[in-house]
Amino acid sequence: MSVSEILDGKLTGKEVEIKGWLVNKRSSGGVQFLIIRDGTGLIQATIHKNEVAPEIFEEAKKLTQESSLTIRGSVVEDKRAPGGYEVRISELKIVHLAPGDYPLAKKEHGIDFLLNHRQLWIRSPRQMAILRIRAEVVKACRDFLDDRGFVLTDAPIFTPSAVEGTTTLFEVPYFGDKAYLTQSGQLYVEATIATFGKTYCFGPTFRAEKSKTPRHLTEFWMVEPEMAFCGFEENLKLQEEMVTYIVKTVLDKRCRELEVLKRDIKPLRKVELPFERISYTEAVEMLQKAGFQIEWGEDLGAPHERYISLQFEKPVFVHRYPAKAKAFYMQPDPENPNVVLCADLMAPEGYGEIIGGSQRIHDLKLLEQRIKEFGLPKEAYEWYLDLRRYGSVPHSGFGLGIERTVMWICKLKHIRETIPFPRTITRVYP
RNA sequence: GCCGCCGUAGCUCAGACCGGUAGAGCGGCUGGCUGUUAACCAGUCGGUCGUCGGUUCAAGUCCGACCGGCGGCGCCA
Repeated sequence: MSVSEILDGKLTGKEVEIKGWLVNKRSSGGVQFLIIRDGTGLIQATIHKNEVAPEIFEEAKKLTQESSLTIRGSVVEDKRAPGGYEVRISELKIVHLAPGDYPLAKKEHGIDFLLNHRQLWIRSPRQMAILRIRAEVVKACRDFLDDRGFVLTDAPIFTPSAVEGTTTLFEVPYFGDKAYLTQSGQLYVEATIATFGKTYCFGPTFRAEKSKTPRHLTEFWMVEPEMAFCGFEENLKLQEEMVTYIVKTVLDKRCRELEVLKRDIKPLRKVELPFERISYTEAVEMLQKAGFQIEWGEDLGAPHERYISLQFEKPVFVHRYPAKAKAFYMQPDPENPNVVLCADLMAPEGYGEIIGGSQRIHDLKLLEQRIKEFGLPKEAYEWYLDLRRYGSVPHSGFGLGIERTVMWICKLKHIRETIPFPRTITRVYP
């Protein structure tokens, strides 16, 4: 029996047993009000002095915030109770009596304090809601891809070299040698598509960049689908279908959590196919008209992304960036070799990039040339070049940042709340 | 890496401009209250003012360095 079933009205009038933690206790002398969390929701439980054995009433008096307990009682509908339902306690057992110095007060805290107590902070209703939505987003990604015949082929965390250069990687000792924490599983799913056709990896990725912004973590999760015999347009189509599916799933299954977050869901309801599309060149013109100092050839910065994102009600693809601003493996546009067949998907409401994707170079000679142009060590990429030697095919893929997606769907001001234990440039504890 | 802001009670902050030995609310604890909604009421405990150095008769307050954190930019998902 769970609190969520009580709140859904399924157990009204029934006897229930709830196992959980004491969120808060109020008393009016003869009546004690216990707010209990069981992992599925919060419920008020009441104890009346003249309705229970004196020792139960006294036991309840001892309860401190976050003590764990088991209660039995009957469920009644009562407008005075938060959530509209409450449990009238007949039996109560303290599982563990916490000391009366729970660090998190019921009032406000600073972010530094909260992050230092993340292990307790995640018990709060708001954090519960965010983490539940995160779990739903992850499940939606996997269901979507699994249902379309993608095979999960996870990429290694320890890697011998960078995907796009070595400066941003965490270096770790590896039995007298050096290894790096992965920055992306993309190169590896480019290999597994020759095994299964359509594959994806899903796992943590690491960036040692000293990015100090509300949208960066040093450790974050990406889902990276890759498709053989797939061109640029087909790739975009999969992306917009997947993002639409994710948003619809969360709206469908996690509306209670969105309510806890006071998330206005009207903008989310507008996420429908097809998404908007503008070229990089059009984006630059749009920005210049709006007064931004930007020249063709420069990559888009955070204020640029924010502006573009705010011009559309739906997610928008910005495609065909200058080749020099993007990664070495991206396929040049046959109609204009100065740009590559890539697209970043900008979430609306000012959130900016949540997906980066592209068609990959499948021609061996061109790829070798690009590795040279980018000053990358060819030896490290020999295995990757093999994929162009033995049965190379046009192929495309993308990476969707889980935390950025959750941040947008929950409309959060900072990405650090989207993951149970965030790792940022200033924080590896707890 | 760059620019800006902040470190005072367990927490959130005031006191700093104008130097004279520290205050509130919340939390904790004790007591009261038979329907509370971050309950309320009364009482009570609680501080080497981030660290080091300097100026001064006197520094939480002025000056310098350092440490820690936050916000924005850059880089990126």
